[in-house]
Amino acid sequence: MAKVSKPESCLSCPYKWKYLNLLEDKDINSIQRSCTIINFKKGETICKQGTDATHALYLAKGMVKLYIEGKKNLILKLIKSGEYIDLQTLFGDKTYKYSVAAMEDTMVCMINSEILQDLAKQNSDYLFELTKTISDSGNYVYKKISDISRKQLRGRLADSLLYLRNEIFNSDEFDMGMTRKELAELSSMSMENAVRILSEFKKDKIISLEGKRIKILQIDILKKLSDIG
Amino acid sequence: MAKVSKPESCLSCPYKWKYLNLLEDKDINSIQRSCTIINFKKGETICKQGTDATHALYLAKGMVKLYIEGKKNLILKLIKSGEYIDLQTLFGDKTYKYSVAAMEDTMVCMINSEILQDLAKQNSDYLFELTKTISDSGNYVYKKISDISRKQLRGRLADSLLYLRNEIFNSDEFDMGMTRKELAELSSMSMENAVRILSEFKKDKIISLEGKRIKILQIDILKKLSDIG
DNA sequence: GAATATTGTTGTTTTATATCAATAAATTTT
DNA sequence: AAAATTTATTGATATAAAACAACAATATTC
Repeated sequence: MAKVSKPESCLSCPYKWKYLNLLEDKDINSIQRSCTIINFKKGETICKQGTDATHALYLAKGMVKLYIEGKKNLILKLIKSGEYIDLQTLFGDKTYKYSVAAMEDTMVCMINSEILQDLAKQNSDYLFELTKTISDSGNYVYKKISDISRKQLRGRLADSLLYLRNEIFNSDEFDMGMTRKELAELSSMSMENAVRILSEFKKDKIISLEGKRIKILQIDILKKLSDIG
Repeated sequence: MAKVSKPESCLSCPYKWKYLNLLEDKDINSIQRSCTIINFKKGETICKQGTDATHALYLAKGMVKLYIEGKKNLILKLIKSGEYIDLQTLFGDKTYKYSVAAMEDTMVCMINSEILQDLAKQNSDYLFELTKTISDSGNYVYKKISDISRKQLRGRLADSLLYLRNEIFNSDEFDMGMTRKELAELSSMSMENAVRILSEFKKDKIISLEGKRIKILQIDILKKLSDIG
């Protein structure tokens, strides 16, 4: 199970949020006292759809997937270290609309929601940055819903590959770090079709593919596929 | 075209936002000075996907649809009077991810974005409520993306009817105030299928239907259809 | 109020995509 | 390292939903 500990110093933490310094030192210390560090192993659930949020979850190290559960899962996005995992559940209606699970070994800081919100209310520069974060996250979902509801298989898989390249790995070549099933869940399609289209892209020399290792050979074609949908 | 005027008194406005009073009177006056009232006729575009947001749009009177444009439109939600139309574009990356158009004659208050944000920064109770609004709007989209990507036609149309009943008209009987095409766009399906399923629901006595007038006869069945997807 | 345009309706056909099935490959567990 | 489980692959089949078509009913414009 997940291993629990307390932070030594949030002020000098190498993983701290880029806007944490908008708070005064005493407030950062107050966050530190409230903070619990939890280490999750790959595959472990960090938060569960339907439960209530009591803590802000800050992803210090690792990578997680945020997904909606149902008969089939829908992965909405991956989250990399240095970002808050949720926020909008804290400020909104408190019940998680999704689950979050670790894609690799992951270190999460849990900060009591009330303490964070009190501090935010007292420091509007900090709150302002939190609000910007929440807003951008909402804007991302608008794009996602538009892509998913309108594009067909090839366009959606191209979207996923471009997403991995541009937002997650920042490189033409990467280990996608997820199973075909998860890639399918990210692209809202069946696993069989994800496999099929992946092979098709490989055959057409748009990507090279070996196991989970992907190299994007013709990004312009992927972009075109994404555009025509 | 849309008719433009200035507000007489935001402080005593019967349509004002329920949290406006969190601001001090001088700040409300400052909003008033920056505010322009615009009256849109049914069908007119209030904001256009792809353009940049320069003003907060507050919907004082009327009803609008917020939709993503593409080969086919996707209506994400309807917005009733007493709510901000966007916000998250203002606090996020500024470019509208969607368009908004009037479903009926509508009165919108445009407030300069910088003025609103400056006031918000100086009054964190107000900013806090704005943040809550943005968060809930994001949470709504999570539900929408989940419904749209997983349910099939009947479930999605049931969702739309329940949405109109529960969130918009608060009554079992209502004039849906939109064309079949728009109902289809709200449900992410073709117009033909929206018509077909509507007739099916009518035949099965789940709803009564005459033109745009709908009466929900068996809400439990709609809920069930929504649940099983 | 006639003419035109838009919206609604129903049946048929086509297409995209999921599901099923059978087998192969890769992991994980023993 | 063998056994068991999960993941990946490919082909065949079934199904949901879109597109097409032809016509009816409303709106809108002249």
